[in-house]
Amino acid sequence: MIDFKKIIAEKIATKLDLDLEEIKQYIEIPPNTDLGDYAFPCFRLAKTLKKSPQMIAEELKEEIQLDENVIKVDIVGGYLNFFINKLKLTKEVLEEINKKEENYGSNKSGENKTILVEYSSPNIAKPFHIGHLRNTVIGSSLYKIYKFLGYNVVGINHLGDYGTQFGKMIEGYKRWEKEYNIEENPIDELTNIYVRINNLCKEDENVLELCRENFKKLEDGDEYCVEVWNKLKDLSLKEFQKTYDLLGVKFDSLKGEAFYSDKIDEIVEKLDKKGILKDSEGAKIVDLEDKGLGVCIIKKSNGSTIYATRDLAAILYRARTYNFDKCLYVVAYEQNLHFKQVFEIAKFLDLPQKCLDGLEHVSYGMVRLVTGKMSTREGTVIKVNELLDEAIERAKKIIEEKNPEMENKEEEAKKIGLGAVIFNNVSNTIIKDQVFEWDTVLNFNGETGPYIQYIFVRTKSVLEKINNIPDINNINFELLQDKESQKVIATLYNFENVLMQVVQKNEPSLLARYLITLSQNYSNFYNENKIIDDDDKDIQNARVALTKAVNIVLKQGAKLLGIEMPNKM
RNA sequence: GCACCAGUAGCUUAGCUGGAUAGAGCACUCGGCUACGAACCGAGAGGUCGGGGAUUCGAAUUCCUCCUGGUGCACCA
Repeated sequence: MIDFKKIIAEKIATKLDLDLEEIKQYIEIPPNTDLGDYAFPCFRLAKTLKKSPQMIAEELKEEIQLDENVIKVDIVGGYLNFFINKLKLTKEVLEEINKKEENYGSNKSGENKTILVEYSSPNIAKPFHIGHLRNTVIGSSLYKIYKFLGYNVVGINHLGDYGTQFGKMIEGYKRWEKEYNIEENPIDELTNIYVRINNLCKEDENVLELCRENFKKLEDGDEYCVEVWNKLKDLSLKEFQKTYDLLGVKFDSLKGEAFYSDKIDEIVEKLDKKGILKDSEGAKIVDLEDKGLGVCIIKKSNGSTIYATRDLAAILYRARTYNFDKCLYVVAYEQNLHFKQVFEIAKFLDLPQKCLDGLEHVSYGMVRLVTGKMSTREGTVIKVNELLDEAIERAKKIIEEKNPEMENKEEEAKKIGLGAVIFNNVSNTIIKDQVFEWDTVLNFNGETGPYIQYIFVRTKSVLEKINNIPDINNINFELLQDKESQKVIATLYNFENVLMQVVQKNEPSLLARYLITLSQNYSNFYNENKIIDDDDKDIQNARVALTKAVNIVLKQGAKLLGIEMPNKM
């Protein structure tokens, strides 16, 4: 599609001794459209050119030729303001959306690039709580957006299916299996066992040692331990899958930590050969003190592996298997140091440089309760299925109030309830902590998922009232030059740009914000303009075309966040 | 103690790699369903952008320092 920013940058570039890209970066969008559509601030040139910003602006203005794209140039206090041809913009945007439909905004920028996205990664035999939900929603939307931009994406659920905690689970299972109804209610009952064995470990150091031994035995292939572990894993995965199905979340790989347990010898050898492995208190470590990263344990004193080692093995395996350009780890910021250490040590694994450069920790803020941090052991977690059920229930209740005659109430309530929860998880900058409050998550008014859905349903409703959508070639774009229409057009035009920023920053909240803005803009348009108009078919056609475009972009944008649009609400 | 992250309206927040009058939503007050859906829209009130320095034409944004909160710092993941 036409790139007005570039066109303007080119016009300026010919007059200045500056790089085109540099100028493009300087160009900004004025705070309100009365001032112009794009602006070039001349202040920063004042020093080098030894002229006042006003003078520079005036001289530039003299030189700039107006054409079919740029129709007016204005000077306001050191800014050179450009007015673009809105008619052309309107035509370009609406024709493009009409042509590409749900692929509008997609591009080939990721072509021939492979990107791995590791996300969700819950711990087996523990409840899937709202912290994992945030992770899952963020990761899943990044997954979808990268794909939309042409990347070859591999979604990895790096299951927490290994480690001393399983030594503990096995110990608890061995002792009290018969006291719990595991088959019927696996996660809850296993959690009870986990809490109980943890308490016992606290009281009795010997039990803790037994648990560590169990894990060592599990790694060494002990029959009983492996059998119990497999059972825990199967039961948990079945439970998790229900949640993933409900959320529409998919993975290409379910290789958890355990998968890498037999691949750590090579890591240890490599590190040893590079001479960076040290013995310390019986354990094998890499000392990263000189980089300010402390020390990283590679092998515990009892010979069993640890988190970091398995992550290193995973990097090596993934580099070989996928030769990735990027590997994103969607993991909470608690593990910032861990990833810094692992990425540092990965430099000694003889990986291709591009893989090394592509390692990136997408760090997000923690979900906490008003009372503080959640804890499985203390039973203070909020489980995802409880939250989702409650959200759907709440949506159903509202439907009963507002629209009792509606069809497929169950289905629509599900989309709305889930839409609210999902949106809530991606609407803010991901690094910020989130305090969980039921009333906030289950709020359906204002800047929420249901708001976007509501505006979408409105567009849908308009389009259904019109029997046939007008041919784009018969639209008179002159009829969409009012302020409200133009705001919608400008926002639609920005869609692809927003998606590019999302992947550049790994920040899906930008898309969430965008959809709110688009909805608000359309809402203003809707309130100011009569769309269906039997007396003026030209106006109707133009406004319907705009409505159709908003309908497409809202639906696709929401889909990229993992939110489905209801038909009615 | 050291390191990293965050601090914007009563609450939740946006602010695009320094730019024009700091934008929203919730809650509050007032107004709007005989145009296409009121889960909506409009208006009002609410800000010394944590404090203090510095850099410069210009700082919520960059740097320094202090304060507050969070997180991490060896056999958990």
